[in-house]
Amino acid sequence: MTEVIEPAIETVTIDVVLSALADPVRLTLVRAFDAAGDWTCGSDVLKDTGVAIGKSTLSHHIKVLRDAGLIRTRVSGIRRLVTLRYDEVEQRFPGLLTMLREHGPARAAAESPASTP
Amino acid sequence: MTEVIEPAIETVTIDVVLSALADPVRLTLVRAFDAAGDWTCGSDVLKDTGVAIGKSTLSHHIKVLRDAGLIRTRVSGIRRLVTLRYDEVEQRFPGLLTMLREHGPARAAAESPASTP
DNA sequence: TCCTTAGTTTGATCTGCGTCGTACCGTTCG
DNA sequence: CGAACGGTACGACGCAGATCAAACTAAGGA
Repeated sequence: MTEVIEPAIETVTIDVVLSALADPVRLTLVRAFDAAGDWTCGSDVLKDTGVAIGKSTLSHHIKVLRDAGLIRTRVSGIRRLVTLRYDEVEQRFPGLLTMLREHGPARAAAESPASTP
Repeated sequence: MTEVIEPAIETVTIDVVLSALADPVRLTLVRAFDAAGDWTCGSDVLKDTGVAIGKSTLSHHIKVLRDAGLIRTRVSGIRRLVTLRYDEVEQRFPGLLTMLREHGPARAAAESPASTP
């Protein structure tokens, strides 16, 4: 058992997805899982982002994203691995995740940076 | 005078847009302005949607959408007309508004309805 | 078997924001 | 001019949700 439930992609509504993405921490999470590409441990993926939150808060956000149909969770021994449902989400909401990819973490400065220092 | 300020489309960030669209009333507003197509009076556009809010609340939502770069406001005599910045927004966030168009008002029921009673 | 580790659940707290009422501002018309 | 109308600005209120700490569950390893 211990299989983690998730909604079928056809039942996912745009309202729920937008609400899920409206939180800065969850937006960071989605980008991080996207960057990771493969199954990743949720508590590791925020390491480089500078976001520091309690583990129960992280668990809460993971659940919100999963219920919104954006990520998938798999049980692997003692830990849980997470991956972005990229293809499914893109199939249902074309351009959404691509958008997040291209418009990276909101930089306060300009739009056309010379490089990434 | 009385020209209404709005952000240049290049300065609009995805974070702000997502936050703006995360509210059900504002989502309804955007869909209604999209359906209207042309310059429309803000206080008229909700008439058919069943959404009933005070005029100060409407003014607040209009401002949030305008600050997010999604709509544009023009002064016309005694009233203010609003229009969706469709092309600009689609140019900057391809697929976003198309998404809202195709995934209409969240119906609680199934995905493939026989008709619209 | 017991301890450690990873994660969820629960309960409590607190801040953000959607809402409203009222006052205020600008435009039109009598 | 002054009244009526459309809309904004300003406080105030209340609720949803983000956060944390602590208790609980489950899997591995000594």
